[in-house]
Amino acid sequence: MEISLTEENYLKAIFFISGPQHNLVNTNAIAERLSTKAATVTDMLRKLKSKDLVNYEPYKGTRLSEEGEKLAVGILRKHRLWETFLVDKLNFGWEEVHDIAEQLEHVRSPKLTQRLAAFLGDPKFDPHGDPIPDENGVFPVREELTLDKIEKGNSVLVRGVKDSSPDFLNYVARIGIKLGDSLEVKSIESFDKSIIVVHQGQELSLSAMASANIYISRK
Amino acid sequence: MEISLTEENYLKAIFFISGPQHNLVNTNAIAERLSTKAATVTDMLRKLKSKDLVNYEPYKGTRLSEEGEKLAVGILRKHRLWETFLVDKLNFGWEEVHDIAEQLEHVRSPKLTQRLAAFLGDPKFDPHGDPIPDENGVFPVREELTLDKIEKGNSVLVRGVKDSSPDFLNYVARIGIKLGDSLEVKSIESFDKSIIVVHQGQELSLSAMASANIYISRK
DNA sequence: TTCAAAATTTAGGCAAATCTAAAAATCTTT
DNA sequence: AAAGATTTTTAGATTTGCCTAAATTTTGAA
Repeated sequence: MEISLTEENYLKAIFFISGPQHNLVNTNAIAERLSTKAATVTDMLRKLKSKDLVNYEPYKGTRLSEEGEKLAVGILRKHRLWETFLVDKLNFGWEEVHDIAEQLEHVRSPKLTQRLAAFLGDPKFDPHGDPIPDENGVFPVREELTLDKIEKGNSVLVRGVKDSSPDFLNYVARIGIKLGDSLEVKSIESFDKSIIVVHQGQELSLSAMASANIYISRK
Repeated sequence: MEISLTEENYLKAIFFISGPQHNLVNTNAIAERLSTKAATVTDMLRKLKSKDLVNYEPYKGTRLSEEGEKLAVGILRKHRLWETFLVDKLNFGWEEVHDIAEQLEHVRSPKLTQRLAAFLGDPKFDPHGDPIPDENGVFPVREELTLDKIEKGNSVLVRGVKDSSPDFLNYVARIGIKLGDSLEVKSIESFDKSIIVVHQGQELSLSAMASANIYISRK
């Protein structure tokens, strides 16, 4: 069965909105994520239902079918592999790769995906620290430890970001923090939980919100 | 101005049919190359003309405008860079990369193209030996010497193929000849101009047609 | 619980890219 | 140069993805 590029984007959107608990997804939420109109989404949901890629009940909501989820995860795998390629091999910054990967993720060739993964060393996490599902759609697990959980005086390694919005990625890139960087928690402000960390010899101040969105591991 | 993926494919088709002399191109020739119908091509030519990408006169023929040619060459550059990536980095055979590159060539990101080229060492020729235009659309020149021009007893290096049809690429791949391989012309049959070459210690017989389609350089 | 607000679907259209069938223009052949 | 063959365009539809406006269903607040 042929899946159009547009259909792929709908599946991906539903996958993300649905979240890890596979919640029912609202028509409006899909419309907003894809910057389109609710009426358009309704049309597409009927089509996806006819292809058995979603379970959609008018006025109730939408969920991916098993097949739909498999496709969505496959696209996600390609997206994250390409992001890894762009950062690791072509030296892009992790904040600039999303839009390019959005295009590359639609290239269809199972062999290409497999070879690309091998070329990259079968990475488990992408440059944002997000997990890359394997060829069977299985996600690697990761300790979800964030910087705000660390006590004063400890040193950690940056493993990823929880919030991968352009705003946050740009912020993190601007202050110079990269995957694998070492941070030492110098002090924690008890008033607002903001922290001072030492990064490459420089002291940086991070808000509680920022530190709660940086995944780290103890070293 | 927005150029659709379909429009890009038309520009590319016209570029190839037009050839190095920029000949006028027939509507039917485009239809055949793109496996579509003449009526469809007429519609598209009117659209491309309205965007000033072609000079099209009803019943007369079509030629790319300067702008149209620039776009076509840009796509060709991306195609050949991706083919090089697939062969050099992902270890694909040169006969299997065309369809994948056909998808990758449409990814839009000047920075990606530039970085990819740099990553590959700014190659001048792709795995089939075809020239890769630079960022300004300038093609590298190459001595167009083919294997059938070589006298008995000489050794040469394989530089590319003149005919890059799947049939020929598969044939060449099957007998094991790759870019950069060394060949020694052992004998030339005066009856049909077929030749015997030594390739990696093995003797191979090549028809006149085959040898006329293999680009080589003397060593 | 009732009724207005919010969410969703239906109805009717549009543009892009395609098709078939028929008409028109051009070319070729005697 | 006229007729027939070939090429190309026009006319009229179809499908996909999208839109606005109106109708319908659901939700939530008084």
